[in-house]
Amino acid sequence: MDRKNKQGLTEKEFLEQYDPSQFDRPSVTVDMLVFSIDEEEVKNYRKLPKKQLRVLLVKRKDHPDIGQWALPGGFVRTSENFEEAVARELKEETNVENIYMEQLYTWGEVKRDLRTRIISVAYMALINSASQNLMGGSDAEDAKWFTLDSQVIKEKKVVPENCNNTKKLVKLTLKDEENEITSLIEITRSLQGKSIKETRQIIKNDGLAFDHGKIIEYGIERLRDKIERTDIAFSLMPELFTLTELQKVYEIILGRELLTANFRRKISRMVEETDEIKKDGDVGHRPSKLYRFNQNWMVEEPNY
Amino acid sequence: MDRKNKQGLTEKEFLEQYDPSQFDRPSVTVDMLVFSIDEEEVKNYRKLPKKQLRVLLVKRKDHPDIGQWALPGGFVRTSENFEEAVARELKEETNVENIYMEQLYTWGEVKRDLRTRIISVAYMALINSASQNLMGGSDAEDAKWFTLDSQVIKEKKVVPENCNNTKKLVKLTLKDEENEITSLIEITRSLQGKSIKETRQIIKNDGLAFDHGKIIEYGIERLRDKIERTDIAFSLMPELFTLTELQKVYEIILGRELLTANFRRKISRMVEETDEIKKDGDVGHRPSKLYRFNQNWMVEEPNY
DNA sequence: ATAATAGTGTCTTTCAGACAGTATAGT
DNA sequence: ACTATACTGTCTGAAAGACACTATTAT
Repeated sequence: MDRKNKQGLTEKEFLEQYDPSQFDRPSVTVDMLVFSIDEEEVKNYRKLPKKQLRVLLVKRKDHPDIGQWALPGGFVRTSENFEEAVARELKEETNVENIYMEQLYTWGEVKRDLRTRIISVAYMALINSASQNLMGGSDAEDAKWFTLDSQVIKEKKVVPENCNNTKKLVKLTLKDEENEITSLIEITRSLQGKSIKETRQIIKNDGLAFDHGKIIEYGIERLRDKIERTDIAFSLMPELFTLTELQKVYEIILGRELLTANFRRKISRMVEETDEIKKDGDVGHRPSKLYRFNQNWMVEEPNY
Repeated sequence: MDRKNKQGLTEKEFLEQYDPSQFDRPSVTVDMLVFSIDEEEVKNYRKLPKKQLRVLLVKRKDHPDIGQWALPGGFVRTSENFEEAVARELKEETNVENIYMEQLYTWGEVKRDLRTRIISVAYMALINSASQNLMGGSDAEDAKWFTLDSQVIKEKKVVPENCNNTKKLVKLTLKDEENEITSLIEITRSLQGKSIKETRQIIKNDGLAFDHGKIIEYGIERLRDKIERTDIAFSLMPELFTLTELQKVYEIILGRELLTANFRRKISRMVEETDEIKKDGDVGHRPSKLYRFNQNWMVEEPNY
C-alpha cells in the first residue's frame, strides 16, 4: 500500500524521517522475582529438614538506594525481548537456564525511581532446589538467596458497614546469614466502579530498594493463586521428590497446613510413582517412595 | 545517608548528573481494550433482543498501518501514571469515566512496531451499556464500536503422544455497519521447563493494526477466566437488570449456553432483588424482576 | 516398645450439572 | 389455548474437608 498521510508521506518515507527522540520517553527495565525452596539444615535426630521459600536479591552498588538489596534486573536493550533480557540477567546472576518464567506486572508510577521515569516490567521465575547454589557469574558477587516470610499483621475494614473497603498490612521478612530485611506493605482494596481495586503502598522499608517490596508481595500472591490452580509447584521441585516434600512446598507457599490424605488425592494425577525410595538421611521411620512430575496429567482420565 | 558511590558521588550529586538520554530507550504506550455489551435491535414480535460483545477501535490516521483499526491508546507522558493515561485517553475517546480497569499484559516484542522499539502496556476496561453512545470527544471522529466474535477454528496436537504441545487457531471477527475486520491468531502451548508456556502469533490480519489482534484475543481469555471467578461481569451491566440479561452476558463471553437454574444459583449471592419489574418492550410473557449488584456479596452468609 | 514419618479408607459437606416442572404475561 | 419467557425444586455425581486408622523404619 502506498497510501499517504496528511504530510503527504508514504509509509516508507514516514519511517525514514521518524525520530523517536522527539518524544520524552521513560526508561524501561525488567526485574525478576526468583523463587526457590530451601532446605534448612536440621540435625535433630529423626526430624525432617524444614523447608523455606527463598528469593534472590542483589546488593545495589550505585545510587540510588546504594547498599540496599534489590531484585535482579536491568535496563532492556532495544534489540532484546523481555524474556531474553530476563533470561540473560538470570543466567548472569545465577547461572540457571531453562526455567519457568512468567510476566507478573508492570510497575510505572511516576515517582518510583529518583533518577527519571523508570518503568519496570516484572517477571516471576521459579527454579528448583537442585540448582540452588550455582551462582557465580560476573555480576553475582553480591547476589544472595534470602529466606522469605510474609505475614499479615493487621486487617481492618475502613468503613465498617462496607466490607469492600479494607486495608491489610503485610510484613515481609527476608533473611540470610548476615542480613535481615523487612518491609511493610499496605494493601488497600476499594470499590472501583463495580469491581474491587487493589493497590499497594510501602509503609516502611528497611533494606529493600525502590518499590521492590510491592513486587515481592504481589509475586507471593500470584504464586499462592497459581499453586492452587495449576501445576506451577513442580517447577520448584527436583526431578524426584517425596509427596511429603511436595506437601511442605504447598504449605510454605500457602502459609497453612494441609491434611495429608486430601492433599495426596488432589495432586495424585499430577505425579507418577517411581520404583525408587528415598534413602539418604532417613532414620527412624517408614521410608517414602519417590515420585516424579507427570507431564500429561491434564489429559489423562482418572483410574477408578 | 551520604554514602558515596564508586565515582565518589553522593546520591544528590549522582541524581544531578544523571542523564537518561545516555541509554537507548524504547518508547512506551498504553493501549486499552474496552469491552461493552450491545443490544442488537430485533423487531421480531416477542423475541428478546440479542446481546453482543463490543470492542472500541479507532481508525489510524497516520503511518504506520494508516487506515487500519487499532485499540485506542497513546504514548505515556512522563508525568503521568498508566492508569491516568488510560483514563485520560478513554475520556477523550468515549467520554466515559470511573469504570472498571485492570492491567492486562505488557507487549514488548522488538519488531512489533515498524517505527522503533515500542512497548505497549495494555489495559482492559469494562463499561456498561447504559453509557454506550457517549462518544464525541475531539479524538473520537474515527472511534467506533465493533461487535466482537471469537471462534476456535482448529485445535491440534503437534506431537500426538505429548498433549502439552498444542496449537489452537482463533479467528476474531469485528464488525460495524460499514467494516468487517478479521484476524487469525495462533496460540501455541508448549512445555517450558515443567510448566506450560503460551505464545500468540498473528497468522493473518485483515484490517487490524499492529499486534492488536493478540491483545484482543488475550483480553477475551482474561475476561472469560475472570467472569467465572469474580464479579467482573457487573461492570458490564446497567444499574438495574434482569437475571436473564445477566445470563446472556455470561453466555456471550463464555461462548456457551448455561442452564438457567444453575446459573441463578451460582450468582444468587451477588445480586439483590428490587421491587421493580422490567416493563418497556415486554410482550407476551411473564415479566421479569429487576435486580441490582450486591456490593457486599463476598462477606454475607447464605440464608437458609 | 516408642517416636516419627508414610500412607489409606471413608464419612460428610459443598457445589456444579442435568432436567423436569410450574408461573405469568400478551395475543 | 398458545407461545415465549420467567423462575423453582430436586436428583446426581464430583470434589473438598475432616478424621480415624494402618504401615514401616531405627533406636
